[in-house]
Amino acid sequence: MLDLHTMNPPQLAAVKHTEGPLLVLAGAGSGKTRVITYRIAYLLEKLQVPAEQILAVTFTNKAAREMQERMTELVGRERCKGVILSTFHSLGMRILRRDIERLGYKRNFSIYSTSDQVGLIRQLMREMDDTGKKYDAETVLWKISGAKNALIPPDRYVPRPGDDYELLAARIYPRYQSALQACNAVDFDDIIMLTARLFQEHPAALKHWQERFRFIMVDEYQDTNHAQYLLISQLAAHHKNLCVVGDDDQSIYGWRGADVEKILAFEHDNPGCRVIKLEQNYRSTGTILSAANSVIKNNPKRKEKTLWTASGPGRAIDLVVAADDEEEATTVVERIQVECTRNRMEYGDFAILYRTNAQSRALEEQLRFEGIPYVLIGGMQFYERKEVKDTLCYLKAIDNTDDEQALLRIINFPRRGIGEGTVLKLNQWSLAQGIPLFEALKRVGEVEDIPAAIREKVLAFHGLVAGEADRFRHRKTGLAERVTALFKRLGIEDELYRTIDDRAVARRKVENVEQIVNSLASYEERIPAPTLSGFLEKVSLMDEDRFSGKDKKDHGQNAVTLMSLHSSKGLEFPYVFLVGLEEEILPHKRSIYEDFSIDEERRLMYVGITRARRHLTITRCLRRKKYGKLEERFPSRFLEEIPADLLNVQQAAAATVLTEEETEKVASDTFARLKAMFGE
DNA sequence: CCACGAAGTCTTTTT
DNA sequence: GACTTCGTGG
Repeated sequence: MLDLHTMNPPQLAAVKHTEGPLLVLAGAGSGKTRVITYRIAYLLEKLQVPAEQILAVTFTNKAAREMQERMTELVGRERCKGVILSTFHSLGMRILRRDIERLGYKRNFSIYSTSDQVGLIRQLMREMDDTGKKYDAETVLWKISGAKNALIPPDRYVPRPGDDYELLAARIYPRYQSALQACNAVDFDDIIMLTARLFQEHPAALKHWQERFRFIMVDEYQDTNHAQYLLISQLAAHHKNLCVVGDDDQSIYGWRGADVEKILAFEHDNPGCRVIKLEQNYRSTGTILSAANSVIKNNPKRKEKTLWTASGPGRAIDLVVAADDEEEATTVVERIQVECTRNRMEYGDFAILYRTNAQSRALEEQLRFEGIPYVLIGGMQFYERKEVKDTLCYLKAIDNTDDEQALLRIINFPRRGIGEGTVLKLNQWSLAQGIPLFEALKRVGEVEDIPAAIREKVLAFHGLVAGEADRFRHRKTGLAERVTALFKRLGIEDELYRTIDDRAVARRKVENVEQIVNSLASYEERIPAPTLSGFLEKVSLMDEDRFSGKDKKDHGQNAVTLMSLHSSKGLEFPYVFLVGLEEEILPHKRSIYEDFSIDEERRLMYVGITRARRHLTITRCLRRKKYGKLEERFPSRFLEEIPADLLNVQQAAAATVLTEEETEKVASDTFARLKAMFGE
């Protein structure tokens, strides 16, 4: 049963204010997620609101998952069934899946990943080809993405006169957008932009969702960009029961077009809006909180908040200075073991947070070396691997034969003798004829300058994909089985062993390919009406944990969590290690020399500090390996912003002093773990 | 067309 | 250091 007595007065007010707009300004650790989940529970249980009328939106999958868990805990699985709790992008997909045909796309549209986007832009740049200088496709993509986030359509993009990239983007953007549509594909930004456009152009579609969602909540509202803002405003315009929760001090997605102004202007934009501030912190010790406050107060332009806690000061913050990144990793891992032993903590109580994903490597190695279980969040290394992308592209091409990027990736994988020259000719011909690439493959006989032998191969490839596409269209069950058979027929495994000389590496890659089939099988088991499109959508949105089935085991209490500061937002851990507190890492190089966004870096630091409940350890190195060689490093400017009396500074070598007994215990635990892992 | 090796490039952060 | 892109020779 829902117990509201555990809430403080402002929290309770936020839970009970269900009618009309509500802005909750919630400092770090003030029970923001709790307010949202209790609010949902209150709507369900006290007000008897049907579950499907409730919508809660978050930014990351991680946050969505966390909230789902907490909600389930609170009201039970049955009760909250039907509540839509998703990221902006899954929400957009849900809406587009129903109505995208109104925008001129086919129902089986694909989602283009960043690498597909870059590939397409490169292709377009090559086709235009009148630029003597070589431009970076990613920068062009960046500009286009910025425009999409601001809801600027291709024909209304206005470049800044002096900016070469914006001038280029102005020419590419329209072509890019029509190329995407020709491929029957949307990119990540389109998912939001097209949804907003759908609502603008098709009032009936908007009406359907407006009426359905009587209560809408948005978490981390400070990270909303213009497109997301408009999307939510449109959805909420009918019932006007919109509750947004956020903290301007935790705005860390400015680089992605997030606009803090949105939260600051919310009150003004929504007449009759109620504002509630949550200022009591329930998460951290007094020491951690003062450190966080001292750091963030160096930012100009912020809404003054007075966070306070009723708990005591707790332990001092450790600042460990390591000789290099290897020693940093060893020390962190050692200390995790010590804390586990001394305070009877579990591995799941620890998180290691860093600014860039690349920093995870040394830490991973060390954890593996010691046999400590860990989960690496984000980084999304798996789906970025070449063999994974190649094989997934088979599924993508079969699912949507208009998907040119997918076709191009697999046309010669495994090697079938269709080289670059042939592909170029096919591409040009399809362009000249104004027909899709896939059709050009079938009509390869009409293309000049292609030897007969190769024409045969192209035809065979077309037949293969067309045949599979047909089979998958008609068969809705046994997807994984079919895919296994297909991969076998293609000889993917053999190809990997043949082209990679290092046996172990090849083996790993084969396993990765198998892993894809496994996730497909697991997806098929869990989802009521599984489709190839559905699977690919989940993969594209990195929504994997929802169906991988391994979350209970690894995710749970016994693994150390490794993740970037960005993905850590909204989470908390008893023990937090904040590593790499050096100039050019935090704050990041780019923000120092290029973007002037030191404030955002400071907010990132603030987010990191406030993840910790009981104890925080900060580390930095004197030297760090970069591009393979050691480089001298300097302490982060943010370290000076923490009052010295909160810090306990140590050299790494001396940081862990154990009693003899403890040393022995740690050693024997490690031994036991390794034995369990590798057998005798 | 493809295999191999050399040279060049890169590392924010997420969906 | 890892990964892509480029150039050479079969």
